[in-house]
Amino acid sequence: MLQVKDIPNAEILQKFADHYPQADIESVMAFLTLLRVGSDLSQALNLYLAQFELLQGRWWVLLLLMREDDLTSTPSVLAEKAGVSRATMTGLLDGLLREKLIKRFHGKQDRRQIQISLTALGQAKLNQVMPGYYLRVSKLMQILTEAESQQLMALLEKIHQQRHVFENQSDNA
Amino acid sequence: MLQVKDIPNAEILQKFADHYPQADIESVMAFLTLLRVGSDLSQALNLYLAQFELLQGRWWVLLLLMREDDLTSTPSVLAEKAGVSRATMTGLLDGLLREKLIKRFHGKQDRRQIQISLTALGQAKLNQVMPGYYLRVSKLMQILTEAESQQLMALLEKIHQQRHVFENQSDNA
DNA sequence: TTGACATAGTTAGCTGGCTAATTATAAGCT
DNA sequence: AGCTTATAATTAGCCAGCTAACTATGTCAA
Repeated sequence: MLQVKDIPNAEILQKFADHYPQADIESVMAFLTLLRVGSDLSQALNLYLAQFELLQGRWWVLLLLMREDDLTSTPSVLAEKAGVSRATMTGLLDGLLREKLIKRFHGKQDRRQIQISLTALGQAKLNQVMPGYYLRVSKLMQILTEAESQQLMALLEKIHQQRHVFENQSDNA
Repeated sequence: MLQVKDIPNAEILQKFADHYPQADIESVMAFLTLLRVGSDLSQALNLYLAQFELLQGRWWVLLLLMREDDLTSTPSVLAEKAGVSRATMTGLLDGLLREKLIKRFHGKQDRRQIQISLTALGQAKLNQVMPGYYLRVSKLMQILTEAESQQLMALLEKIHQQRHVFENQSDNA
């Protein structure tokens, strides 16, 4: 994803506003800030996980499995919960299987389905990663008071509910 | 990037808190919400750009070029401003060159450097894309009052300044 | 001046996203 | 039973990120 290291300053935005008078500089700044903070945090998380030879995609799959009472799920359910295509999930599971963090086997009922289970090694990997993860997230968010944290979430949710405005149609405004 | 479609609910977080007592559920929820909103907006932007056969990486390069008075820069400067490696920039420029949205030529001075310029076609592409982009960003942020918008940015900046906590060391806390 | 180091860009090979097509199996109709 | 349609997973091939290694060129100091 775009890293947006170099958010335009007011001068540059003004130049663009000359070309594109519909630009609302305040909105653009806030939007780009949100994208940048999100991508920077995501990258920071990736760097942390990389110490354990994990990346976000694979780590998230292990977490999804750990949520299950029997530590088991199927590729298509995992794909949906992780928000990736089934093809992508196939690739993630291949990698996890190579490292023996999961195992796959056929279920009894539907012979199209494959069952995916967290192995003891996979659980051990999570036990290595998670305490440091929680510690870092706590430290990160400690900069906000509880009230600020809840307000942030409320503001983010509001924007999130508006994301459909990017979904084409209605250029007529 | 991870899509985080399925943020854990309180029940699941409690289960994890049993395993990992250092977990601060409030912090984790806020952190994951931030990541999710960022990635969803990024994806929404990508979908909008895809209508014009652009993606964020290439679109951002065109914008960086348009900022320059002579519409010209070099691959390494563009890479730094876009926050990607020079290798990645080479690939992005290859794609833009294929579509004739930019042109490349050698400068006089340093024969290692290559100059990259926005072409008329590239400018025309931006003129297609930008009005709708600004319109959508405005609509997105209209959900917030001006005060809320500024508060959001302030909260995001605070968190952003704390992102170093993911940079390893200091597990001792 | 020439040897060492630095810098600009590319290439190769990896990861992890995607869509579209393919294979196998299941389910439902007639 | 046999068709059609739907679903589960994989494969192939694309894009865009990365690091490491390489080529070419520039810089600087002995």
